[in-house]
Order: sequence, then structure tokens, then C-alpha cells
Amino acid sequence: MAASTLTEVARLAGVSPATASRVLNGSARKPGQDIAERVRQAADSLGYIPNAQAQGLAKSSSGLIGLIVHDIADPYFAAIARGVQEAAREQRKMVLLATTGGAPAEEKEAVAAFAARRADSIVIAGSRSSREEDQEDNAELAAELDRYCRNGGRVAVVGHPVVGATAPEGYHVLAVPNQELAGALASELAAGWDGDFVIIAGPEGLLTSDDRVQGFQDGLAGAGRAPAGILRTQFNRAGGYEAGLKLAAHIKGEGDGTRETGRKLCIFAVNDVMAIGAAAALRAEGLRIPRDATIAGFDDIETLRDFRPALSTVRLPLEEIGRLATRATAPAAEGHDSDGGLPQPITGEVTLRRSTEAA
Amino acid sequence: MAASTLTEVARLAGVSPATASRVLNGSARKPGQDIAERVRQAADSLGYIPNAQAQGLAKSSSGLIGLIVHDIADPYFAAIARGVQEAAREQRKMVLLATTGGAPAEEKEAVAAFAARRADSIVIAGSRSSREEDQEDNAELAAELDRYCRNGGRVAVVGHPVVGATAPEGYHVLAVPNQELAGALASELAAGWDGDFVIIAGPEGLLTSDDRVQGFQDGLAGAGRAPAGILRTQFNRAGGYEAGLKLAAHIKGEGDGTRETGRKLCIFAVNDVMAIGAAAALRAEGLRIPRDATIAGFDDIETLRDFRPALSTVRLPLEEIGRLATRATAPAAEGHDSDGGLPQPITGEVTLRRSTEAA
DNA sequence: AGAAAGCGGGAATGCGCTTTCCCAGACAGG
DNA sequence: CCTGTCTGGGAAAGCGCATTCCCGCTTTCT
Repeated sequence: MAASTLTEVARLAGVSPATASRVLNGSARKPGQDIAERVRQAADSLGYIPNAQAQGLAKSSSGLIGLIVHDIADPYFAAIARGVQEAAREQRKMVLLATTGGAPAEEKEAVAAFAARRADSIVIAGSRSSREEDQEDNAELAAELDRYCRNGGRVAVVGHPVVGATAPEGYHVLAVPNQELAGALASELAAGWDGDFVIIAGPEGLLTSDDRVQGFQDGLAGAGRAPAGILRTQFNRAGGYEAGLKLAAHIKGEGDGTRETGRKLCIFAVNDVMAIGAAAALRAEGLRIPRDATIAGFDDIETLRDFRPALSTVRLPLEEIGRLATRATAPAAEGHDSDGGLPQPITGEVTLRRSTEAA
Repeated sequence: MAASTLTEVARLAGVSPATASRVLNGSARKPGQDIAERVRQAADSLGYIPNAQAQGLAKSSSGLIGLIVHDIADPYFAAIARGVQEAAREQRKMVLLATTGGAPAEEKEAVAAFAARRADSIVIAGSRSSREEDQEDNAELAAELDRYCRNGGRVAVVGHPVVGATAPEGYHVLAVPNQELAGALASELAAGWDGDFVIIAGPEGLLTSDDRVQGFQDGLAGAGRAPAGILRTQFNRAGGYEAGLKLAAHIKGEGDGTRETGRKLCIFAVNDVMAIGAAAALRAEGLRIPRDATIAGFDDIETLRDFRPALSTVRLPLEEIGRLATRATAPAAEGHDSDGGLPQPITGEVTLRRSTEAA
């Protein structure tokens, strides 16, 4: 037994499909009371559920919002996803999820898939890459996005614009002040620490990571401090752990034979998850935080707030970011300003906690 | 400029739409080499993207998998979602996300929305409720699911079957041995602790919580121990924290004037997030784990593994659960056994760590 | 060599719904 | 009383694609 159709409902109610459509699925023209009632009864006596595909085809709009993340299980993206979901609900739309692991090629495919489904808008939450080897894929991604926009789609990307995307109508970038905040973190840290700094960064070319590194170095420079050493690794817990191991060796003075004794370090991991990984490694090596090393992260992931020692970090309104990005793609939101179009201002907050309290 | 259509491609290639369709979107009949090539060239010179809505309408199948969770930012659901996402990719489908906060009424709406979009299958990850006030909504949910299945939809629910859902074709339940595992945890805990036990549970009627509570009590009984006291609260970190506060008072002997001195406790929180909340509360009250109280959770949430003291818990293969549930809805997976249909066996593992090492 | 079978391609129909366009009747004004 | 303007309902034309027929052609078997 197939689902019942509008036509069946119409027949049962003794009206034309046109009329049935008008009463059941909001139209400008409102049929008379009596008729409306008859149709409505027929509809739910049949358990009628409109076929969204057909509706979409006819109206050419689907009520879908595409969301692109690296990994939905990463708490950073999960938090953003929650915001997106909320905003989607406000707009009475559903969200289509795509996880890409951050590969521009996969992101391009996701955009194409969203376009195929005629998603009304697309939110790209993943961080951009400017690496040499991603150049080509990025260009294709940009082209795909352009095409999508030109066909009336709206897209919002959080963080950086997609490399090479020329911005036609409906292309929004939600800037996240990674650099400024990292700078602010650095200066606050510098105020309470006069030893060396070291940064655990993601792979070069990962824009989010690069920004935070750059901002941190700037902040250090502003405080009259020497630039921090940089350890590049994966942008996840495993990377943080690995880097932590190396740093532990360094701190314990095993790093190179030249030093007799290790040196304390203030570590800045470009995101919380990496910071936690690094902290775990240090602990595994018998070092204590903040006694032997202090450490700070970035994002203020909710699930990690109970971590001990409490992690210094930069609070980012992740959920809000998801919400704003999604709202930016809502047709109504266009009202602001067609030109200029000042982007919503995202702000974060340096949050110093126990992990960076020098003993 | 609207997206180009199959007809346009066909015209450019000088063939009929039928032929173009056959070469571009996998069909049984394969047109000749030369023609195929011409069509393909025309297609990407036009940047043709098939309209999935139209395809869906024509084939009546959408390539969509609906996923229902309580909250995508909850690491438990995020982990499952990752598994679902993976399996979806295997099946070359996309996942539609719906978050419901656990309310049966919302879940019903989500199912209806998925049905409207003609989702090929639905995975329900949220825990079921058997509360009095949800009775009615549950019935409606069940009705909605039934209808969906009868129209050829396939659904998988993890944990418990939806209350009152009669199982027609295509209704799968992925059983999670919450009770057994909680029992196993209890007996292992009982082996190393001879004091009192207390359970921090979710609201009554939350089946997942109830199962774990029941299992734990059974395990205790099996070990010849008195049943644990039960503290009901919200099924999240806040609830855990609140309960933790109460327990702290109890342990410190402030609970009631009758006791001179507090008593140590072995706490079982029905999920990791609650356990972390409780632990945070105890610490805030100046108590130490495992010195003043030991504590165990359930789920073995990945992000929480670096928590100190390391949390004893029961490892659940969350990602695998998502994967299996999704695969269970794949048409091919029906092959197993139409009758009986032995459900995939999910297994967990009691994982004792530092948080329950009695001093 | 003639007929039957096979094969590659096109015309046409329909999936379920929205939306324009049209039409009959109601009503008001001249 | 006739004409002009509304108003509410129906007929029909797509939306973009898959698919069933159907047709003319080349093969293969007797």
C-alpha cells in the first residue's frame, strides 16, 4: 500500500486537486471554510502526508539545509551542528549532514550532492586549507559553490572564505576572530609567565590553525617576548598527544644532550582537544600541570570543562556560530544590507584557568 | 540562471532525453560508446547536476536516511551519528538529521517529516520513555512508524522498541545489553568494595536509565549485597552535578543530623556525562575520588577518557551501534532471515579504571 | 535467402504537486 | 435590467526525470 496522494484526498473530499493543495499546503488563496474542513477531514482520514519531493520539484525549493563538517563526533563540530539545527528548526527546515574529514575534494562532492537535492542553503563549518596539494580541489570546490550560488543557493562558511571563491549573491562568510583572540590569549599568558612558549599547531595550511598560531606570535611580540617554537602535528587529540610526548622529553631535558636540565614550558595548543591530548602525554611522562608546564587550548569545548586541571582556553560561542551562519543564509536575513553586508560579529573570550597558573 | 536539465544536455548532445538519462544515471541499458561520450561531454560542459528531487519522484526513493537523536551535541549521540554517517556513505546515501530532545511528540513529527521526504530508512537513536505522560505521544509515534513501514520504509531503533509499535516488515531493533552490562559492572565493583552503593539515575521511565539501574541492582543482589539507593535526576551533566552535591553532603555527614560522621560511597551514574558532573560536584565540595568516594559511569565516551581520575565505565561500541543500526535498514541486509531475524549482537565491556580503585 | 530474434535509440506517459489561467456565479453600480 | 468587477473553484500545464513501449535496423539460425 503506497502512501496516499493529494489527488486521492481531493477525490474523497469531492474537490479538485488544486483546491486540496490550496487548503493543505499553505497557499495565498484560502478556500471557503466548509470546503477546507471537508478536505482536512479527508486528509487525515487517509493519513495523508504530502510528498516533499514532489512539492520541491514543483516549487523548486526543498526545505533542506546542507551542513558540512569534518567529523560530527568532534565536539567542536557537534556544538556548531547543534546551533545549525536550532536555526534550521526556526526556519522549519531540515538539515542534511555531510562529513568530509576536511578534504576539499570531499567537500566539493558534498556541495554537489546538496545542489542535486536542491538544498536551500549550505553551511560549511570545516576549516579551510591553503595547502599546495589542495589547491586544485579547492578551486573545484569554489567553482561548485559559485555554480550553486548562481543557481540561487545561499551559502555560509564559518571562518575563512573558500579559497578562490568569487563572491556572487548569497555567499556569506562568518568571520571568527581566531587571530585576535589568540593574540589576546598570548598577552594575558605573557603577563603571568616569563619562560619559554611553544605552540602545538595543526598541519601547515590549515587556516584555523595558522591564524591562531599567527595571532599568538603577534601577541607574544606585542608583549616584547620572543616568538614561540612551533610543533606541527595532526589537528586532533592524537596529534596533541604525540606533540606532548616530544615536549615532555624536552622539559625533562632528554631532548638533546646539550642541556643538563629541562626547562619549563608554556604550551599553547591550537585547540582544546589537542591540548587535552598533550596534557595526557605530559602526565603519562610523569609531569604535572601547571607545575612542570602550563598549557592552554582554544574553543572551550563544553565536554572538556570538567577536565582537571581546568584548561585555560578561549571561549568561542560555537552554538551561536552555527546559528548565525545558518540565519545568514535565510532569505529574510538578506534585508540587512545588500552591499557591504556587515557580517555578524563573533566574539570570544580569553578564559584563564588552573592549567596556566604558574606555581 | 537555473541549473541545466537533462533535456538541455540531451539537446546539446543531439540525442533524446531518454538516452541521456540512460548514460548519465546508471540504467540497465548501456547506450553505445560514441553516444555515451557525446552525452557525457555535453553534460559537463553544461555543468549538469541531476535533480535528485525529480529522480526521487520518478523512482520513488530518495537516497536519504533519517537519523533521530536527542541532541547532536551530546557526545553519546555524536558518536552514534558518526557511525550512521559512515554506513550511509557505504550505501551512497545522505543523512537527514533531526534532534528531538527525547520528546516522543517531536519524534513523531520527525518521522512524519522523514516520511514526507520519502527517506529510505530511519534510525532512531534516542532512548525510549515509558512514562505515563508520554503514553499518548508514544502511541502516535508508533502509529506513524507503522505507517511508514507499511509504505515500504525501514526503521531501526537502538535500545528498546518504540513502545506499542507492532512490528510489520522492516522494523528492526538493535538491542543494547544495558542491563547485563550494568550487572557485570556491579559485580566487579562489589568485588572490590564493601561499603554502600548509590545510583545516580535519570528520570523514571527513561528506559535506558531504568535498564541500567535494574541491571546494577541485580548484579549487586547476585553478589549478595544490599540494593543501592537511587537518586533520580536529569539525564545529563547538570543532573549529575546536582546529585553529586547531595551525595557530597551525605558523605560529609551533613545529610542528616543523626550521623556523626559521613560514609564513603561507591557511586554508579547511569552514563558518563552524569558521572563527570557528579565528580565535579564532589570535587567542588572538597571531596576526592577515589579517596572519599568511588564512581563509575556508562558508555565510555571518547572525549571523557582523559578525565582524571580515569573513569571506570562500561565501554559501548557507539560508532559500531550507529553503523549496525544503519546497515540493518539497508535492503540488502534483509537477506539474513526474514523470520526470526536474529538481531546483531552488541557487546560492551566493563572497564575499571582509577575512579573506582578503593584506596 | 528469408524469417526470427536481438539491439540501440526515441516518443510518450507518469511520479505528486503547485500554479497559472480560465470560467461561472455573486454582487454592485449605472 | 444590463454590464462590470470580484470571488471561489476547476482544468491543465508543467517541474525534471525514469521507464515502458515501440520501431527500424543489424545479426543469426534454419
